[in-house]
Amino acid sequence: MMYSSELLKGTLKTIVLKQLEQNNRMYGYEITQRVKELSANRIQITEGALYPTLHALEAEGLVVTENEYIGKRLRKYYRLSTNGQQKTEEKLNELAEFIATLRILLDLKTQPL
Amino acid sequence: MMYSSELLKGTLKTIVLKQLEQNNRMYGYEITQRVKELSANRIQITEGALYPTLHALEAEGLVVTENEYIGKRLRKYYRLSTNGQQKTEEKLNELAEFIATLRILLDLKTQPL
DNA sequence: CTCTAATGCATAATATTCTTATGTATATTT
DNA sequence: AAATATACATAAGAATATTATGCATTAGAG
Repeated sequence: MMYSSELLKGTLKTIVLKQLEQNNRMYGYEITQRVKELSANRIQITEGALYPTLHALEAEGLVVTENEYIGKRLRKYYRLSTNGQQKTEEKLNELAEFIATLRILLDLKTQPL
Repeated sequence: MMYSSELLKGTLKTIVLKQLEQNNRMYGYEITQRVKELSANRIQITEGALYPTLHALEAEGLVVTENEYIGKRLRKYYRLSTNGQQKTEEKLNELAEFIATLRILLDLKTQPL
């Protein structure tokens, strides 16, 4: 499949990047809760999917981290790097195009906002 | 992730089912060409993805096959079974809902038809 | 007329990415 | 006091795609 190949397999990375774009900095658990809420409980990001994804984003240089202790409990905050901001736009555009293509292929009706 | 889990990973099965719904019967190579055409060359289904998918659909009882020779060359036609027709509707609805959720999560603009 | 590209099927090795399970620990609510 | 929620992390396994390979026929270009 085209579309840079990872599109079909995972929208997770794009979802995470978008959340970071909208919220400046977030920690992992917060992302899972936010996405769950915004999706009306329809998307529950599992920890086994989220943390490896965040680590990958960090390894790619798309996010930077800051550790903070809340009491004795660690929180690891993630924030978009400059590269990450650019990449986020690219991935959003790519996904939007893919969805538009899917709509044609699957003959889906346009959703009213 | 929710949404019956395979949604995020693969829209391929749904795309194939939809094509079969619209065209009564099709053979593998035909599906790849149709999808390529409908997607303006943006989705090129690879053979390594398509054939295992078709075989899986057959094993699940969602499609039935007919072999035909065109000259000396075999064509294997696929057609939706009754179960397949029902499943196609289910998967289309599921994907449409998922896309709607994605639009909210990613703050995508509605596309004009 | 010959060679290349297109048609048509198929499978195996590999990569990616998800789920599920497991582990550890602190904080809050019942 | 016990259960639930918060918060991180990794490993085993499943699912599904890419890439590579294989075989054979047909159409088209040079």
